[in-house]
Amino acid sequence: MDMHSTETAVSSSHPRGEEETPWLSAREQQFWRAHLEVSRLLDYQLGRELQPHNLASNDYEILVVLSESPDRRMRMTDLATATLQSKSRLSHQITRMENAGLVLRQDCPGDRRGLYAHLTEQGWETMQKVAPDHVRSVRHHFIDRFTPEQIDAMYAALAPVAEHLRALRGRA
Amino acid sequence: MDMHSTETAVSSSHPRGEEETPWLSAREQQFWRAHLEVSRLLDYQLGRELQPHNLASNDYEILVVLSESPDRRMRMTDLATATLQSKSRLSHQITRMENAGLVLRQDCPGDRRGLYAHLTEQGWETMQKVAPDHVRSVRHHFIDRFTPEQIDAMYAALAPVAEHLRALRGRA
DNA sequence: CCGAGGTTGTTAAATGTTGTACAATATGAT
DNA sequence: ATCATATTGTACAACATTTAACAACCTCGG
Repeated sequence: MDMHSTETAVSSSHPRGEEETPWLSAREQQFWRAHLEVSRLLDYQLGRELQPHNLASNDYEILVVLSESPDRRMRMTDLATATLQSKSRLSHQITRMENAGLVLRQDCPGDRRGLYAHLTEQGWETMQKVAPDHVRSVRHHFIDRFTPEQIDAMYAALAPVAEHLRALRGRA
Repeated sequence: MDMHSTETAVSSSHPRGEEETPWLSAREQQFWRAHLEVSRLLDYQLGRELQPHNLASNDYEILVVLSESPDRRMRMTDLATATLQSKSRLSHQITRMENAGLVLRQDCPGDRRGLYAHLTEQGWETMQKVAPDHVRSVRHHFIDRFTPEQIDAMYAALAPVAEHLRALRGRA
């Protein structure tokens, strides 16, 4: 998914008499566009720096989630939810990663419909090999460009928004 | 795009003796994940609220860029750059939008290789119809959840990062 | 126990995206 | 002017994602 803006060209021509549209102020718009630009370019750059490891961002995300999961495995549906993918897409994705030897499908004891996606030893090793480079990327292109105060302030500002969006997602 | 994290599970097991990996501190990690989560869920939600208008985020972004462009048109390559898409992908995308009546391909006077993507009247009208709803979405899920001070502070923090990433992108 | 209705994960087909190669055209040094 | 080099947009093929349909399985009220 991607992007959005809030119309400079359009907002100038008001069909008057209708419910007023709350256009963004100059500052709001600057901020909004900066946020958008950083999100997108950062995704782009981090994905780029993952390529030498033969991993797409999607693959890496799966590895992260699984490696932090109990027993390094997770139910397909939960994994799909956690990574914001459709079940179908995840199914394909896991098939690919299975072929690459990073992950394994595992029957689910309690529920014979269910499957676990389980990180293989090779998947775990890949993780350990890739993660340090990735952290360095995140630092270099993002984290290290803020002061500790900025980080605290931005976290305080963002956390409630994340919560709001998570809640929305939940009951969608 | 997507993802990334900086490994809690992995960072605990150090193969000692190698160049130390600069893992994120707890605060840094919280912030990083909040940023990621907000970016992704916001994209998701805004895309969702664009669906009733029969537009994908990609389509909307093209409309925005074109509607703010002189003469409401732009060279294919410039549009591809502006929207962070490959030329190939943009070509397909414009074909689709052309079929939908939103956009038109137009010969380029000075350069017989070139083409403009030109917003049609219908494209412009679509823009005017959709933009107000989109702004409301952006406000409701993002902008209105910050104080003016937070907005100023975050813009000040993000702008240099955007510039850094833009520069990287430029010489890639 | 039965069956209606929900959930799980996969699949096929349609659609979208990426990477590479290409023809047409421009540009610039000589 | 001429040629080597670069740029523009498209086309094809390989790949990824979405959509809708599905079989297999759980759950729970009766």
